[in-house]
Amino acid sequence: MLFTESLKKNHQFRFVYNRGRSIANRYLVMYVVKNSLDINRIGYSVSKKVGNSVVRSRVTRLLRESYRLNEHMLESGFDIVVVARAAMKDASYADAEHSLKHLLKKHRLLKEQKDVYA
RNA sequence: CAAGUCAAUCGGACAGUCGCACACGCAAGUGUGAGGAAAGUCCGUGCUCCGCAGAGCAGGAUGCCGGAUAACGUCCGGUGGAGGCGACUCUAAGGAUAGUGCAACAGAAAUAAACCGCCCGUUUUACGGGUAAGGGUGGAAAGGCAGUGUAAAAGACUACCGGUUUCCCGGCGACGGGAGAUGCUCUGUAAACCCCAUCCGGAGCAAGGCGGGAAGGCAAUACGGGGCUGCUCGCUCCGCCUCAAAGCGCCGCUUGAGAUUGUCGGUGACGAUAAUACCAGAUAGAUGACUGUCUAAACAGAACACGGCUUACGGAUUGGCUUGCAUU
RNA sequence: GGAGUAGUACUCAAGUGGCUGAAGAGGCUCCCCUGCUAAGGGAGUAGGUCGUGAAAGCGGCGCGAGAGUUCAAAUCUCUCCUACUCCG
Repeated sequence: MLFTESLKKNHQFRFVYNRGRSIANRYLVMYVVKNSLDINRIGYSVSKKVGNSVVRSRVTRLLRESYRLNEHMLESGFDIVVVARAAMKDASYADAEHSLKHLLKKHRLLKEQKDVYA
């Protein structure tokens, strides 16, 4: 991770839920709020509705991998919470990455969006 | 070859690129990295705290015999019973003359017998007596069946089967076998209370321990509040509130009733011994993504550890045995 | 991770071995009240599913699921499933 830490505590998550803007698509819900740091902090939330522990663990890894491979084109200084919806349990990596990038773009977190889509 | 039965093993593989956690290392890097059920939390242990793990009552668990084990409700080997042609499988399987309770409906009657029937008698459309062979009810109706016998019947008598019991033999034992005796009036239920035998103190790693700041307010040595504890006894702990949030860091945490390979003992569960290596340890929680090839792939993810049980699971392989058919 | 509680008609629920397919309430239908409705009062029926039948009715299965004990199970025992609560 270049400039990203993870959200750890319950009060941090609740701060993002209360203050952040949310945008959703079929697979994910993304909450974003500005922090006063020069790094990003991201947390993943996968509830029991998505599936058993194997499925939840796989969903978390897919999201983490998608973020890792796309981190170089992101702005910094935000707290992000990504909530997986029930449809994620059948998703592939391509679905996860496409869905995550879609929401990042709608939140205008992509850096210099013109050279991203080359 | 077909059908069946029992047991064991595997639990995607290989290559490349990019990543994650831990250990070692100045660094580059190297090494290791989820399961047969990691699951359910149903049992049993270790470990930690409750003073020592205490006394009594209550409560709970187990329940054919012998063994294995740290222990078990588990496992192994047997016994009895049930099922199957068989290999084999299943079995909460102590006590119902220690006591108490319950047994609806039906039925004449449910632990106690005469409703119908049969036979005899009389004062003959009825009454009295005898009778459990027959009918019917019921889950269960007075050992079964055949004969003798009788007014009609009845273990009243006899043979066979079943039961109970005494002795002998075999076995550590459950129990088995044999010989004899006894005509046998004894319902079911203990996963109803209970009796007998054996065992169980409670809580759980969010156990528990260590470290760390300054300030303010209130109370005062006995009341009170807790803990072991469901009750009694007994023992034992404690100033409270605010900043302060079930907050932070570290330990517990992984070398173990362990693993692999071999030898020996044992029918077996298992035990003994030698050698070898160290083989997950996170703390919002690490094993993933992409590409290619291959018959395409299930159930499912460690959180203190271990022994079992139960439940879920696509498919593949191996071996033993049984029955049937064919061939030699 | 650990400890516990519950599951019965559409909903809330009583029933803890036998005449209980299951009390009761909401709900549903009809009547009264009102100009009409709501509220209120009174009466009543069926209760799920399968089979049969024109219907009434009759029979089987059904108290989260599956086994077991018992003559008999919503009730007792065991194993699973689902939902919920608690932990310093």
